[in-house]
Amino acid sequence: MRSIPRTESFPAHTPAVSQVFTIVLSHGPLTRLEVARRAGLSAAAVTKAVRPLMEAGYLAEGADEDAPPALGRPANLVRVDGGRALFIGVKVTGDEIIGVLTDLCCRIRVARHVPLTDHDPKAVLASIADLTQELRTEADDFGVQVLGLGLAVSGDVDRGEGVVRYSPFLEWRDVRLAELAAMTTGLPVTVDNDVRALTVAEQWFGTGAGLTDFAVVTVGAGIGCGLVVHGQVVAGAHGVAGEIGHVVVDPAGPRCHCGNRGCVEAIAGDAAILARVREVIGVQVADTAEALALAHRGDAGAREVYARAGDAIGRGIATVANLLGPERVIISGEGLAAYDLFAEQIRDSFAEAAFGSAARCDVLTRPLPFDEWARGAAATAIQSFIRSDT
Amino acid sequence: MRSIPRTESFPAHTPAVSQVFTIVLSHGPLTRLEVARRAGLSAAAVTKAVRPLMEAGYLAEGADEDAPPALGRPANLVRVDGGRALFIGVKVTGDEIIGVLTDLCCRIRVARHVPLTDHDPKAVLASIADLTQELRTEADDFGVQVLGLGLAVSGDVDRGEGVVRYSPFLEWRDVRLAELAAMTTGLPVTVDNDVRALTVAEQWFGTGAGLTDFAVVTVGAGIGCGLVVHGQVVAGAHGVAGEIGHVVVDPAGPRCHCGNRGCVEAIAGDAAILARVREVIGVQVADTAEALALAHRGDAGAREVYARAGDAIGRGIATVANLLGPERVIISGEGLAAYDLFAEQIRDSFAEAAFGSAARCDVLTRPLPFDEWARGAAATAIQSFIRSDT
DNA sequence: ATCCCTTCTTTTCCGTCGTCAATAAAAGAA
DNA sequence: TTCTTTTATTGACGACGGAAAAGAAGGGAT
Repeated sequence: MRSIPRTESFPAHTPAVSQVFTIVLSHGPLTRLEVARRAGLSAAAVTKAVRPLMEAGYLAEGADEDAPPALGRPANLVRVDGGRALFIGVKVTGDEIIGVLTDLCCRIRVARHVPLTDHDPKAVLASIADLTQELRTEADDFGVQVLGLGLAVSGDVDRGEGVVRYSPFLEWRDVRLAELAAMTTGLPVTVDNDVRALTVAEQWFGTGAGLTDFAVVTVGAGIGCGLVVHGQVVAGAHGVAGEIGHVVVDPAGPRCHCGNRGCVEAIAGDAAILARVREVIGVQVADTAEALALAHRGDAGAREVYARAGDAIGRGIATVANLLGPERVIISGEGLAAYDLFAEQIRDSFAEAAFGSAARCDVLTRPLPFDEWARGAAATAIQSFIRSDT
Repeated sequence: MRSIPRTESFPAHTPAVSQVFTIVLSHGPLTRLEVARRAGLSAAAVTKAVRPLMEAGYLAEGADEDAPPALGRPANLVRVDGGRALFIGVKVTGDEIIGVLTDLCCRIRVARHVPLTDHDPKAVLASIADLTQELRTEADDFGVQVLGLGLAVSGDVDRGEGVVRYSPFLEWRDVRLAELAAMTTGLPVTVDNDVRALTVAEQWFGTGAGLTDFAVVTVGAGIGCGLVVHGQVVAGAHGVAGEIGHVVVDPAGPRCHCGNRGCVEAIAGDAAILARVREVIGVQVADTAEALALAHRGDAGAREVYARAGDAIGRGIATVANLLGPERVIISGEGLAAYDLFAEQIRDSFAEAAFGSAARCDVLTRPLPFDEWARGAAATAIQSFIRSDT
């Protein structure tokens, strides 16, 4: 990721500084002593680590808020000054580009999306550049600089090299996206797989904060999965990991575009559900929304299809739990609109197929706003920024 | 693991020392410069790290052997002096206890096994103590001290606490095995799950050396799986991980003792294969060996059963590969006696069910001598010893 | 033979990081 | 006011690892 651009860089002089900042970032305002405890450092080290970060404006002394009057010297909370820096996250899908402007705490300030018609890398790059420029103009209104750009693309992405190895939706192969985007925008660019980006957001700013082992499962057009093991996002030796969508749960099931039968995605993906509803009810069902409406109206056939999808997802999650024993599984994705239809079946099938203590893993759902994917991209940019000096 | 015993401890004063020793341990004799390169340290740091280890006798200057006469000062190879210390590894199964005496390089010096009749913790402990004592006597013949005892037990084991949470074969629940064994033997004791122990052996002394992401799959009475992700063995948040045996590959398959249908183990476990062969051929098939012989003799029915087992294993491995994208999968276990019957089917099914680049993962087999399980236990003891001072 | 060249190893010096222990600060309680 | 309690800071100190230069141990060239 030899980023040519010369922007401000993070004063992460030492490992302790990075560690302290990361802890404050993901665990809200904390006293220095508490930070020391969590980081396994001495209080002195925290004081020393905090100073340069406060001088640079990244950390601030927090308001005591509703401090229950305790004995002894009152604690001075340390928190991240979110407004200190802005980042842009962009998610590229087959038919649109979603961009968000976030602050250092990954809170969304502005969100935009533009349709995408041409999949040629040059055209996509131009769209990204336009959207980025637009968001940077917005940033100027806050009077704060944008310090990084994150791009999330589905498919096989090498984050370290900033290369999209293969993206089926865009029909890209070996596109050096980070380099190209850095050239046109002049920003440091991070490129990552979309599900992994979402997982990073969850790990640093969401429900996965503080956990060393968890999984994020996304339900929508495809079924994806991001994994965090030993506190790090799993990328796979060949750049592919978390392909829960192509775990086979029923060898007698419907054929999947990957060539196999009964993949989770071939049963619970949007297209699969729609196809199956049509098969059961008739071709007059126009789209996913209509299928959903049918099921909500109580149509037995449609409900059955959704239940089967829930079963497949539940089994898929159980497989992840059996293999990795995560602390938590976070289910998310656009498909959650139909969550009330899946929910029970997911839980039942998970409980049934999970082995022993693996079933103790806690499964929760998080609705996914449409711009959350882009926020994930921003999270990777923030991550890269913080680590840039390491 | 508050180990009461007072034995010699490893001089791992600094992280660099540990790292250097680990590298030399698993990558054979190396020049100091090569070690520096692999560890990301300076040559000076390696020299400094090596000195105390050589003074303590753990490292030695290696013979140049077949040094191809190169330019410049000839290299001084550094290697681990295996004979410097001995370790004992014990694997406890339902019906016997296998013990090995290994050196610091985890090479087996002596192997013993004794039958086990009584599953009561006290009785098992007594057997372990006897076997340990016997092996320590052997160790005296070498004039070297035994510095640690590793115990491998199947089931849910908490290595950190040294507790066997639940072992189905032994019918144990929450047995504080490390503590008990330390008391009776006076040695530092490490207790771990058997498959994880085998994985540690593979990671440090076997085909997994140097890899940061790989899986070990054991085929036998049960189907197990040890995972290494980000260079660490996966233990799971609740102590359970790698349960590939209970991944469902065919919901219409035979019922498994875990309550589900079509688990890998319910199709490819020894008992499952035997049951199925009987079903196909007749009850006169006495045991696994006979089933195997039948298949080897070319009986179509038996061969079919083995092929189906291979298919289940291949699909299971593909699931692991899809989720984690390991660099390599090592197939091992007693069941490998039948490997020629599985092999093709495993590979075919794996290739078919693996998604995208996940299929690039290299699948290899390693025959598993009967005392390899105990060697795994010894490996965990060595690991604990080396980290004891960290 | 002698000198040079190459490569591996060691030494010496030095900067940095984080801990320790002592001290300061900021309250409430006596 | 003074004491107690808890949090934060300071400064001395020690340890670790890097940089650079010197040393060591050959082979090859003249």
